Amino acid sequence: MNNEVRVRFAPSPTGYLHVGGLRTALYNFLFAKRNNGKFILRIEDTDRNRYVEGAVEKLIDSLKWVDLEYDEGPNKDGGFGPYFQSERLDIYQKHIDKLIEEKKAYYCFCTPERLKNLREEQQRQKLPQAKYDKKCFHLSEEEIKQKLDSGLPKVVRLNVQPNQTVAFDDIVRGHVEFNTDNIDDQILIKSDGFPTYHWANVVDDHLMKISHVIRGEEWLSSTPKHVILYNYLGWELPKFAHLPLLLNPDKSKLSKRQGDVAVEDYKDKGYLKEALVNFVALLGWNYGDDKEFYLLDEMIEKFSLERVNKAGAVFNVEKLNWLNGLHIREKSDEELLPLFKEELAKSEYATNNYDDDFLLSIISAMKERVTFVKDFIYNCKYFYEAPTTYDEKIVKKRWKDDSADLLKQFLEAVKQMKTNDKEEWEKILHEIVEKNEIGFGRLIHPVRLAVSGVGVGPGAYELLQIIGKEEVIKRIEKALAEIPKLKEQL
RNA sequence: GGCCCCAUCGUCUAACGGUUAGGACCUCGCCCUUUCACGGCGGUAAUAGGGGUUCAAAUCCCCUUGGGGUCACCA
Repeated sequence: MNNEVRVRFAPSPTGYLHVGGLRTALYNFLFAKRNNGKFILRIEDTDRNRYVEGAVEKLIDSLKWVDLEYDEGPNKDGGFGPYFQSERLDIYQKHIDKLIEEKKAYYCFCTPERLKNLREEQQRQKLPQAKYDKKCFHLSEEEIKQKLDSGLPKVVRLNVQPNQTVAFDDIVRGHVEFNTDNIDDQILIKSDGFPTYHWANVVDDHLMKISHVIRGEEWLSSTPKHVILYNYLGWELPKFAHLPLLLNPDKSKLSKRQGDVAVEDYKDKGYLKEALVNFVALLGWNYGDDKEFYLLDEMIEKFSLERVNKAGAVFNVEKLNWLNGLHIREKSDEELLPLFKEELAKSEYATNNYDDDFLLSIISAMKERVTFVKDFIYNCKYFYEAPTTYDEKIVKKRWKDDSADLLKQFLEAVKQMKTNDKEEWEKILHEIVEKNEIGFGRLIHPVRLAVSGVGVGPGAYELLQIIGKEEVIKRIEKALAEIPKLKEQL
C-alpha cells in the first residue's frame, strides 16, 4: 500500500463547468499539487438521458482556461483508464456480481409503478421516510432465476442492514454518523445496465486508487451508502472532505436562476482567469493571514483541507470585480496587451489596425482605473474616435466665458509643436496658464472636454499625447464650433 | 416531514478558553490630485437566542431558533 495522494474531479457532463465545480476542481488540484500527488479528471457520464453534445469538450476547455491541467483523464491515460464511466460498464458488472452472490446486493424487478405507489402509500401513512420495502430481496432463488430468464427489466439494489451505525471521519466536518434505518436500498445498477453514481463512484475511486474524495457537501448524506459499499467490498475507505456549498445572495444553493454559474459566462464577461480562481479559492478557504491576492502557485504552497470552512459562502460578484481590477493592475502592460487585443477583436473597432505602441500607451494610461480589460475600450472611446457629443454636465460645470479664448490660444500653440512628447504638451499648457494668470484647471478642463467629450480620464498630458497633435487640432476646432452653441442651449 | 450539515459586521473571513472581536469587499468621510480612478487615512457595521462548564466562553456542552443539503432507475 502506498500513500500517494490521488484525487479526482468527477463532473457529469451537463454542458458547462459550474463555478461550484470550478471551486471543487480547484481544491482538488491544489491539494494534489501541494502533496505532490495526481489530479485526475473522470467523466461521470452514466446518465444517458442527460447526454449533452460537446459538454465534455467544453468542460475540458474551461479547466484548461483556468490552468487546472489534469495529470490523468480523457486523452491522458495514467494506467487507470478509461476515464469515462460509460466505457467502464464491464468493470461495474464484474464487481456487482460478487456483491449479489454474497447477498449484499440483490436484483429488484419492481416496476416504476409499484415503486411510485409504494412511495405514495408511505407518504399517506406519514411515515418518516419513504424507503424501498425490500420486496425483491425476499424472492426465492427460483423466483429470481425465473424472472431473470424471462428477461424482465431489473435493477440491482444495495442490501442495507437495519439499525446499524455507519460512521466516517470527514476532514472538514469531523466525525459523522448515520443510522442505516434512514438509508434506502440504493439502486446500484439501473435497468439500462448503467451504474448509478453511487456504484460507479465507489468502484472507480477504489480502482483508480483515489486517496482523498474531495467533493461538494451535497454528497455528504449519500456518503454512508458509499461507506457501506466499501465495507461490503472489503476495500479501504478513502479520506473524505465535503466542501461547503457556494450560495446565491439569498443563501440558497448557487443556481443559474439567480445569475451566472458557468465558468465560460465569467470568461465572456471579461473576467481574468486569475481573478476568478483567486476569488473562488477564497470562498471557503483561507490561510489564516490577511492575504487576499493569490496566484495559483502561491495557493498551492499554502493550501490545506484543514483550513477549509464548514459554512456555505455567498458568491459575491462585487468582491470578484475588485479582485479583477487588482489582477489587471498586477499584470505588466505587455501581459495585458494580448488580452486587450482579444477584446478589441470583439469590439466595433475590430477592423482597425492599431499598432502595439498605441495600445500599450492606452493600457499604461488606463490601467489604474479599470475593472475589466474591455474597459480599455469602453471607458475611453475617445482614444479611438473623436467625440460626437459633449457631456452636458461637464459643459455646464467647466465651460467658462474665457474657455473659448483659452482653447484658441492652446490651438495655436499646438500647431507650433515640434514633437508629440509628454513634456512638450506639459510645456505649452503651462505657458498658457502663466500668460493668462489662471489656475491650471481653468485650461485643462475645457481642453479635456474638447478632446474627449467627457470629464473623466487619465492625466491631461497623457491624454493629449495618446490622441496626438493632428487629431487634437481637429477636435479642438470642432469643439470650438460646437460647445459654445451647446452651452447657450443649457 | 425524516436524516444530516451549518451559524462572527450586508458579503468573504481572522481569532483554534484570556484581543478595545482583526482584515477585505461594499458604503460613507478626509487626504493625494487638473478630472475620474489608483493609493493612503479614518468612520458605520458582527459573535442568532437561552441555559450550562470554567477564575475566564465567539471559542467547549445542551436546548431553541434560523439557514442549507439530502431523501430518484440525476449526478
